[in-house]
Amino acid sequence: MIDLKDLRENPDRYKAAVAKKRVNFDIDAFLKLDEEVRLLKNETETLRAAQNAASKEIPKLQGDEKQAKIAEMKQVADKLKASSDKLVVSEEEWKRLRLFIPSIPLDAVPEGKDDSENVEIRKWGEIPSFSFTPKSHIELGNDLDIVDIERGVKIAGSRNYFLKGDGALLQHAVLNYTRDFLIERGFTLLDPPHIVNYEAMEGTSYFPGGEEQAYKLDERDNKYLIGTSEVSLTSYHMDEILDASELPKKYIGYSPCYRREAGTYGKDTAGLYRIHQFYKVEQVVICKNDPAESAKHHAEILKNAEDLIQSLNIPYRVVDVCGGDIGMGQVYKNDIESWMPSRDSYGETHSCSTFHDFQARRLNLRYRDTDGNLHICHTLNNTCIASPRILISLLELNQNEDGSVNIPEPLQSYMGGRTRISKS
RNA sequence: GGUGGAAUGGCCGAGUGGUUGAAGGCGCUGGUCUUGAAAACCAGAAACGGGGAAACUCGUUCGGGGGUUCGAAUCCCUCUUCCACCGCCA
Repeated sequence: MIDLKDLRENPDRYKAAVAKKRVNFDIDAFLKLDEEVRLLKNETETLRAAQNAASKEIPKLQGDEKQAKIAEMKQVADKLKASSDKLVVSEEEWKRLRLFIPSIPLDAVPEGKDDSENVEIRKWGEIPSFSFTPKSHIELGNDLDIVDIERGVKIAGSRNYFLKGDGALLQHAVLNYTRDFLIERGFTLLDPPHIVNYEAMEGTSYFPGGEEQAYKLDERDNKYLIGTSEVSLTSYHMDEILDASELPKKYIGYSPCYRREAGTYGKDTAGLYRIHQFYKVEQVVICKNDPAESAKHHAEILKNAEDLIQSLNIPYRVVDVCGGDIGMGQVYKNDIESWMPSRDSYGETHSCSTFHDFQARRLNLRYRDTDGNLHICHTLNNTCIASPRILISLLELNQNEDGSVNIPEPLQSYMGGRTRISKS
């Protein structure tokens, strides 16, 4: 959610944001409604002030005088009811609409309509060339009997899978390695709820708007499966007032993630790329309300992810996500795309977002500064590893001509010291 | 699932229809005292929104929503959450 005062003072900046993010929102119409709501509010409040004054006066009055005043106030109460009924209707729409006003992207966010116009800002690693015909992760998974997509689909429908034996072990190796990597860098591990209420989804700005992508429990529970532990971690301090001295808060979420992938029929149907359920080790930072501070942490969590995939020797590139591809709430976003030989291209594996106060304002997440004043926090998040998508790169890049796969050095201790996966 | 109890400010907690935005305590800020700190004492301070250049002013908020009333933290309905006990289950 944005600061409405800022919107009233700088409507043009928000119109520019709407244009840059390719969002469908009429700023002028909203401002008109905003004006209307404030007029109604004024009217209601004036009547209520009269009522409050009378309710101090009435107990002091006696007899006829008292009865006359009560009769008079009965009229006022009726007027107030009519006025506040009108206000409630307008205000409801006002509250609904303001959740759709996008934040203002930083100047660094490039113009562009969709992910095809994201801008590469750096590259790391050598794209490998194989002296033999490399297999895809699907073939490797089948041949080594470590990925079973067919049976996953049989029991759970499309975009589901089993990891089996060394495949499952490799996944937990890379996740646990990442977990320890971040703990080493001062993050606090949280094992979060995977099922959350509407407030957490709205507070992190997935709702309203993203309902189609989230699995919802049935009506009697009215809860949602998280698509990322960002939801749980960023909401962790919802409605709290933190002390400035506690900031920044740096958390790691280690959780499964569930996504409906509605509207992606026919896209990335093969293999482990686009699936309904995966694990993610996620970084979340809550910091002071200062763009420079946010920028510093953005660089830090981006670097953590880059350092990690460098340690796994996966070639990647970093892109500036363009206006049309960035979310409604984010003010700046980088994706890291890892090299995937079978796709003969980079595939998105990480997403690093700065929100400034957009989420924190919705979550009512504040801190008290040393001067005693309250401020709304800033929030950020970045993937550190998401699996099994990263297994595409890991399996395909480390394959040998004989069909075996080398286990990257940092993961070996997480797999009992073994150095390769081969057919048993 | 059943029965009972509860939800008040940063925290704890008093408050059962009118001057209660709310006693008291803790914590916080400033001051006195002290070489400094602690203790003690004095003083200050809720959040959110509207109007205003400002001083200031108006409104809202006692878990959420609805109702009764001229007037609700207080009475009624409803939902949510928490606690206790019982039942069931991992």
